[in-house]
Amino acid sequence: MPEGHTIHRHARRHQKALAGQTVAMGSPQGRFSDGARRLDGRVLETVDAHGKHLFYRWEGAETLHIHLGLFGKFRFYRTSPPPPPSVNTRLSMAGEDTTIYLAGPTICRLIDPAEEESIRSRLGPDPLRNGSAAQKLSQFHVNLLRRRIPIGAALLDQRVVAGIGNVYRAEALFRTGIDPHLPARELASEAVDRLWSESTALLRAGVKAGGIITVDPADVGARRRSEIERDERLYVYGRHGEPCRRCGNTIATTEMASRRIWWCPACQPIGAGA
DNA sequence: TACATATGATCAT
DNA sequence: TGATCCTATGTAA
Repeated sequence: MPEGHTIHRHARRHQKALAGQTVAMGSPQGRFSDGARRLDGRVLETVDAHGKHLFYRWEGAETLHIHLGLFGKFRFYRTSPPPPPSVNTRLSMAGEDTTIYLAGPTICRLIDPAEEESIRSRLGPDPLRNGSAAQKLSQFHVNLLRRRIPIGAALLDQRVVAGIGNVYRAEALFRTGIDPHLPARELASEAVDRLWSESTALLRAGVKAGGIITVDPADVGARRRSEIERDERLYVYGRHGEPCRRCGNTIATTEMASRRIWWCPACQPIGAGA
């Protein structure tokens, strides 16, 4: 389920499995036939993720741009793939020993290097991308200072920071003790620093684990990560009315940026983070 | 069988 | 702000 950690995972895996190879491309569903025909039999050079966007670069300076949206899914087969369901398989990619199917993406299209650059330029710093950590952090500061919207809304704006979604925004704010309603520009510099480093750590952990786990084991009575139960992985997301895992207070919820957000009114009191 | 919902984003108004 | 697109899943009926 796709926030930045999932996308970066796909990028790594696809790069490893297909880059440098001639790839057979198809569109069983028919909705990407033209693009698939164009790339069929070409060599895939690199797979790169930026926020929730994937860029597959092919010989001949063309890029396959994929965005999973809320519903998109990859299926990955090392050997003998089943026949692709033609109702929903937008794209099939087959290399030497790997076949990948894509269903339900928001975006699956061919773009040129200029378009790729223009998409990237609209994305904020991605904690999961290589590059100067200091530079990305200072960009995050600048982006927040420009917005009067609540920090809870700003974190979902991919121009502010790329890769965070509805789960991570709630969890990162909880872990930093910041009130989601606080206007972005009013965050103390030190709170912005903490928010960035928490987000980065959580996203990285998500890539590593292949899923979102934000609780410290001790807060759910576990000794190590592997002991954490499925329904105990998060502090606040989706926990309306349940007790806070840190203080026992009741988790609250509201709508913010057209999505539901949850927080602990005691751990993240009004104005906290200013 | 139907409906609500979901870890996303864009476009029109 | 609301409508729309995309698909799978769990729950209600």
